[in-house]
Amino acid sequence: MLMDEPPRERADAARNRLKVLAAAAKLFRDKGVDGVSMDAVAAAAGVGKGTLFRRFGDKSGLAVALLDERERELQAGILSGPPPLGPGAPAAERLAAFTDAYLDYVLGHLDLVRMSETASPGARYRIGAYRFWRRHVAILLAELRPGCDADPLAHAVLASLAAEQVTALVAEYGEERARKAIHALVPGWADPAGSRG
Amino acid sequence: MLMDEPPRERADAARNRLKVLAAAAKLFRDKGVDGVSMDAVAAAAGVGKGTLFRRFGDKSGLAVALLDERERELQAGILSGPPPLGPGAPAAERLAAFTDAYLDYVLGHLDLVRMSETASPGARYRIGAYRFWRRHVAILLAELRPGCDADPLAHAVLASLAAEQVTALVAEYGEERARKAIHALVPGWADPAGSRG
DNA sequence: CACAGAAACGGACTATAGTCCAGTTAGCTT
DNA sequence: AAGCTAACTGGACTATAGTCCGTTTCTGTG
Repeated sequence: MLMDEPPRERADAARNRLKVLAAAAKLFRDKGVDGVSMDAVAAAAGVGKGTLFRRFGDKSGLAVALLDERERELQAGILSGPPPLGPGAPAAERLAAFTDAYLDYVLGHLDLVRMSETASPGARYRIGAYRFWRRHVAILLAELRPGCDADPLAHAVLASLAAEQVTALVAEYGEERARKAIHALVPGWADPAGSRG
Repeated sequence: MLMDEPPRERADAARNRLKVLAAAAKLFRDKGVDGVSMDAVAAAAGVGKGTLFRRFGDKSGLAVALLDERERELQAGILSGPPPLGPGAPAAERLAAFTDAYLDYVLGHLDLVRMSETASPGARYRIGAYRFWRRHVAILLAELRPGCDADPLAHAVLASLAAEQVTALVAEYGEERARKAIHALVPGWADPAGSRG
């Protein structure tokens, strides 16, 4: 018997959800994430503002919904993909691979990720996916540096991967140097002498 | 001969600047930074909104003006105070001391610093003082890890000290563990085996 | 002191995120 | 199939950041 089964989404709600996501994706593509207001999204989707906000909570929720698929891909790669991103490789290599893959993800959707992280104060840390990244990094750190306080440390490590941070870094130094710097910091910190264990 | 001498501030402008700063400081103290609108500041100071924005640019500019004195103290300590914060100590110790002192500064004015950094996108990196902290850290990193790309690296290192980041860390783990985690990351990265030459 | 030009003033105005609630509709129940 | 209820809808409403520009005030000059 299925208890607590979440009530199925109503047909009109599903229809509107898809209309909103399609309209938002198109508008963001055409005018850039920063040039599109929530009113514009609602109008283009042909729904009211109330519907838009009821469904996605706020601007950051809309961004998260649009990023959902890409996030899942990355999560799947971490949980069950081939090493070194997936299980099987030494922790140091997995951390480096995660940093790489996460940077690919952020740089591939910079404006959208930034919106998802900055639309409201502290939004970044409340996104479900953030918990996932943090947990993954914490597990790797605990393995690399036994005895360290891995959870808050993972938080601090992830700071350099925040979209706002990456945006500034890339704008000033270009993608190449930005990637290298973050790489030197994150996996370099956890395993300063290279894989030796 | 003095060229380009900036025109002296007009008397009415100076008067209003002081009125605004006093009113803003009092309001922020009484109601918290997040509970005060720019309209409220203007009304309490007895000036128009136009005056407020002309003078301070935006909310983050107002925060910066209020933090100015504390920032200068920290900068003075770095440039000419006693070691290890000031010149004279080894780079590793100076970096640790800077991290400590900067955390004192941020934690002492958390809401105000956060507002100065997040009022507009990328505000943090445009603040004059940020350039100073980054340059200081870059110089120390270059000394500790010769050959590294110190400027972007300093950027990435400072990410863990962003007010938004510190706020989340402290809220979840408390000040003690948050401080230790950041300490483990920043100076620990630059000098993983302790000061050894 | 009177004047003129520059600088500052201030409040009405715009744009936008997010809330609210009266009306509508889907989908279960009988 | 009819009715009931909970969920959904949408647009008017609020709050707030930031802009604009006609008016006022300052300050240097004759």
